[in-house]
Amino acid sequence: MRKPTLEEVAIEAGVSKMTASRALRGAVDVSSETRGRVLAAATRMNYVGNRLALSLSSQRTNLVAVVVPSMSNIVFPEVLAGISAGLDGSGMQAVFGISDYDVNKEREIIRDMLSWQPCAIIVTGLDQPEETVGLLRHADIPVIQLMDLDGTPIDFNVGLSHGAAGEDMAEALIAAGRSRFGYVGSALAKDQRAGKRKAGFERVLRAHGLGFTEQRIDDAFSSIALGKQLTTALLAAVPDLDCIYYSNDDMASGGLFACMELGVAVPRQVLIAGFNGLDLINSLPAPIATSRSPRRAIGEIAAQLVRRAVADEGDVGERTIKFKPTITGIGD
Amino acid sequence: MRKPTLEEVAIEAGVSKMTASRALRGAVDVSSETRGRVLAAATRMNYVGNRLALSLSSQRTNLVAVVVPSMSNIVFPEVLAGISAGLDGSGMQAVFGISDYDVNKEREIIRDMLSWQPCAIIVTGLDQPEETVGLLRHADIPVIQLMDLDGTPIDFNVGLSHGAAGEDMAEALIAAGRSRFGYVGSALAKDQRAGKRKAGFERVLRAHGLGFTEQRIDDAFSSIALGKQLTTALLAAVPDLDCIYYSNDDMASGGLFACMELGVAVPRQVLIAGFNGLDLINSLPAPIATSRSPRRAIGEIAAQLVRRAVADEGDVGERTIKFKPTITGIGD
DNA sequence: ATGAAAGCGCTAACAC
DNA sequence: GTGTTAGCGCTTTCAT
Repeated sequence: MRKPTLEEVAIEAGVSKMTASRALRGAVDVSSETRGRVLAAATRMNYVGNRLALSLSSQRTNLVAVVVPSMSNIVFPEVLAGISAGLDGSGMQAVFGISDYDVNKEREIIRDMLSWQPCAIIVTGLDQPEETVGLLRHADIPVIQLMDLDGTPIDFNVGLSHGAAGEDMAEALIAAGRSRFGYVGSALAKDQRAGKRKAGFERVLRAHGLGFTEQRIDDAFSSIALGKQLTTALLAAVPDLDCIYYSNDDMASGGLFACMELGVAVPRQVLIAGFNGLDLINSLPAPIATSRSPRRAIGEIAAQLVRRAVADEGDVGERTIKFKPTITGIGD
Repeated sequence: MRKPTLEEVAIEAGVSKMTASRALRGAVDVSSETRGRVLAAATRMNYVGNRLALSLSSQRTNLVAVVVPSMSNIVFPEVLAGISAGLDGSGMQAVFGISDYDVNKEREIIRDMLSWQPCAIIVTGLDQPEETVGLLRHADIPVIQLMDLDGTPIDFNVGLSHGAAGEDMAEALIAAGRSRFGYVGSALAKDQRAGKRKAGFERVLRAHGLGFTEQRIDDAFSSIALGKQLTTALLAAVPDLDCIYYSNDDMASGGLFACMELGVAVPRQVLIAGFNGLDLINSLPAPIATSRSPRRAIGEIAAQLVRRAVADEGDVGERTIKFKPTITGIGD
């Protein structure tokens, strides 16, 4: 038997389509006797409503489009989990797309998602090219830009300043007495936020008359293995560094393992600093410094903003939610 | 200005709705002059098609529903990335839901997703309760069950036998001369696959007249920190173990860090064995054994199955794709 | 408390 | 090559 429609359920229950619709949605003005008959018929027939028809007819959807650049490190999955949890109970449903850090792919994914008429869209970063911004603007729905604050938001913005995160880390490391800095990074051309952290870090170094003594940057995406490999190369070239800044904690963890293998004392001889505050680093055999970013909270707050904006009770509240990462792992 | 409809684009281009529709979809029998006018009008008006209407009218969607239990360790994000990549270029779009290892939540998510009329659905595991299986069956679309093979599939099945994975690991460890086994696990009540691995492992131990000397199991979800904590407790209770089996690599990595802190030599004194084959473990300061599971490939294969099943050229090919995990880290 | 009519924006099927 | 007609399955609005 084919999938039953509302009409067929209504006939089975001996009522009109409209009454069946009201009963299934739990409307108030349906006699409980009728409601019972409709619900029973629906259950018996394994009725599952058709949201395409529902949304087309009612001109509203419960879809929240979400576009993230990657699933290959734990950061974005945690953001997605936050969004998903924050949407729980709202009747809204997140739809995810992965752009692989590719602006063209991102634009096409956004275009595709917009055709589903989502009630809001969440994207990563605020450095989209003009054409993508145009798409987003014309969609005429709330746009939430996540993670980064360094730029001009379209609408709503939740995240932290990566430039400032880099600056703060540099200040803290200099204050801790470090002065011979190296840098290890990956995929900076694609990961704009990592680039902003590095730029912020370097601004502070310059202000103190310092700079990176040496750096190793690879085009591949960040990983523990890559961090280990580049660190080994870096220390072979410049053995007397006393601090290495990494594009993130994955790379930094690899750096720690490289140091252990080389017999370099961490943090006594070389201090290792990353970014993210992954759970991993709390269990590592030696302390590494990091800026703890509230990834899950960013997702949850984004979900709250969506709920508020979609409910639209006039006052939407703050349009920019700023987090300040806390630095840990430097002599604490 | 409101969002333009196909009809408005058609009027702007001076043609009928149908011609505009054909032009935008790149149909063959539209004069290139007409096509040009329609495309120009659509671009000028920032036209974005309405997929709700498209799918309702054409009775087909490009949606692939995917339900995973968690985003908190890297395993499922990698599967999702595989699915997303495998669907690339097919015009299909994955929609993800997270069940938090909760069967009731999983059922409601599936019900919700089915109302969007997806063309296929991918779920994790094959131990869904009867009611959920009923939902899936009645949906009358290809159902792909991922990760696990130990059970009766509804339709398509991609994964590996976790029972066999546990057995194989036990055989390998016994062959390597280990005999005093401990077990460290987490959330076994929820993570059924981890439970199946443990059961398989124990079957082999018993067959050799052995058993777990001691175990530590916590209700919390797996993490490196939890693995470290439970291992410390386990070794305090039974210091003379020569091998510890973990519910997965996260827990096992924590176990390694615990051993390093306690001055226990790995693998000489205690061999540590996990499951998954995470990239992480290749960079660790000591070797740990693991069963490498092809997470991304499982996602990609699932996407292939979906494409084939939806295209439906009569022969759909194999309905069960079995992977055999390879064991690494035992004296290699 | 229930029903009838109209229509959401698009495509399928059939004209011309 | 292009247009017309008739829905897809539901909700909205208005009537009773």
